[in-house]
Amino acid sequence: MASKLATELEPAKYSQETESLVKRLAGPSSGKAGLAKDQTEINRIISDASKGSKFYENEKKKDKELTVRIDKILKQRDEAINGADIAKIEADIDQLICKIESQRDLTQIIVHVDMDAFFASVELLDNPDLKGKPFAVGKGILTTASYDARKYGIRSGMAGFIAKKLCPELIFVPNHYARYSELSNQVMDIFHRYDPDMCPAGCDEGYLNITSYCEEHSMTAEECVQDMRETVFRETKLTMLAKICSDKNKPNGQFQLEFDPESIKSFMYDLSIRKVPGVGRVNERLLDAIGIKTCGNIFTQRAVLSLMDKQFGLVFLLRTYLGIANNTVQAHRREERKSIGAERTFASLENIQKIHDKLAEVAAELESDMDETGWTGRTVTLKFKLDTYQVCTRAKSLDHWVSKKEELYAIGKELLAAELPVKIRLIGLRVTKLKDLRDTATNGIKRFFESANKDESPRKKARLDPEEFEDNDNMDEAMPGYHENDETDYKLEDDSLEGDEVIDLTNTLEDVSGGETAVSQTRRPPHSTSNSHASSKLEPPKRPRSNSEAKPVIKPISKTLEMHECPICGKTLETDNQGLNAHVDFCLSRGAIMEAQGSATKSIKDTSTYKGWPKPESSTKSNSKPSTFGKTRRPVASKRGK
DNA sequence: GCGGATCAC
DNA sequence: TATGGTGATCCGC
Repeated sequence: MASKLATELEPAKYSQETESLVKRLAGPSSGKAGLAKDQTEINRIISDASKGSKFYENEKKKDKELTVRIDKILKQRDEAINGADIAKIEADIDQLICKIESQRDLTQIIVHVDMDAFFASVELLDNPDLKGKPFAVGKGILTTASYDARKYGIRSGMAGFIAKKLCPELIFVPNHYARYSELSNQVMDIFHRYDPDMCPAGCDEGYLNITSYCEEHSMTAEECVQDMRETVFRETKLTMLAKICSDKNKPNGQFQLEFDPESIKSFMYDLSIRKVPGVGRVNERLLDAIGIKTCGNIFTQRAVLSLMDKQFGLVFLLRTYLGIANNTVQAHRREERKSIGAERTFASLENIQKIHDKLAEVAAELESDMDETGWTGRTVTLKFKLDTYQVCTRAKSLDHWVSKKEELYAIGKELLAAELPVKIRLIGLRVTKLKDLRDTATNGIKRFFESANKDESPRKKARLDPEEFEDNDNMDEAMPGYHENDETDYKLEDDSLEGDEVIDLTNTLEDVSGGETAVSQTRRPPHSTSNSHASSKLEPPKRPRSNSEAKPVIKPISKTLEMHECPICGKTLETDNQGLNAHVDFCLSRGAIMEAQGSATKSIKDTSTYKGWPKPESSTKSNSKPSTFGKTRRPVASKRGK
């Protein structure tokens, strides 16, 4: 279990590349599994291409810091274990597990749906010639890669020049955000039919509680999701993948997709801890250090986790082990927003005047966004990234509300002045301690306007704004970052289901949080600072919203079975990836022919003036919700001993 | 309240 | 030949 012991003494080897560094360089999506064979070569190419760069050096530095941090945690562990009554501890935890288990609620059917390689699919839709070819969307940093490109190890978030090395024939396709927004709106619109209070997660995925829909339409969860997928394909010609890992207990058992505690636990047992929302690259390594690679290992190592509850968050992990998550789904509410900001990366600058110019641009952009979305705030945070990739933030709280670019710029300049001289490659501004200028309850004037407008939705209002109309064809929500489907690679590798999907083990404990409290909250475990050592605590992701309960949205990894479900016809095939691809192509072409005329809008790509990433507002869609902006699954907390 | 970190998308 | 942008949360000060 001990991965590399921290002490990197090895003066001999100058820059020894640790396994973790190579993995880190491979990118955040570097899940696990897989293609050990090729992946090694791929990682080598990526590493070689990066070597020597400032980016590389920074990654190396972070990797070393993490190694040191892990070493401290291991020492803490050893001290804690020494003399501890492990048997007693485990017995206590087993009781805790029973308590948590007793709160499992299988009454809600919650699904996570996700468009398949969204950006790439849209490009393919608009340019069929790309079919079968390795292509990537985006320049500089790739927003997504086609399935054919993924075979070369190319992933979203990867630098274009690295991708080119992995696949010289790679075709680069520019982003067409307006198109993605358009289709995203269509898809979200469809999702809302199944759950009006669905929670969008980025532009191409969402969480839906389809319990009511199934009841009202006398449908099973499978039928409902199948119907949803067909509707999405019929109306957008895009494929959507969804899988239901949960189902409601039916009166008359005839469950194919078992939905009982045992089946769920069985599913979770071999699931990589990395698949758990909130467990990123860092926490994956920390957990690995104490012998936890899979959710099943959580149980195995429960005593250690208990002794180090502060660092890892025992309850959160036990819930994960049991496959118990939050069972509520709710759209984000406007008032939940905590911040709004803008930032830009550029070729490193040292010249203060030029830096100020960049700052002014960011300030103007932020003012524009704040104005369009109706926010103002009291704290301004300047962010800048040094030439070395080290990120720094400097904040200032004020006694009044700020939102004008002149002031944002002035504050940013002041904060930056204290840091000079600097050579930076990014600068940004963020405003927090927000006040909602559209809050009808606290703003009489606004209320008047809104009622006069007869439209409660801020979004529609925005739509009336000419300026907004222009650069906004976006979607409801903030466009997600890249990383459309980081896990798809693995899935493909595993021969598992393609796409992503799904999910959810819905269960939940209505409230471990509020209720019985026997379970020490997952949410915010008491933290005593005991050791000042590095620690990290895992906390429950807040994903689907609402509660703070953990919510394991797990994307199923294939069971190594060679069974594939066609995303189009839903048929299960026993074949390999190529066979599946061929079948999918067939289904797509047939569907395309059939649906062709209907809404053929092949639409011309809107090369127009799309400005950067989509902004949060907008609409065009009738029923969109108030905007949810980026969501977060956050569980981990970290603390690091410096 | 501030700054660093981690994570998701 | 040059590694993104937006938002959230947590921890230790």
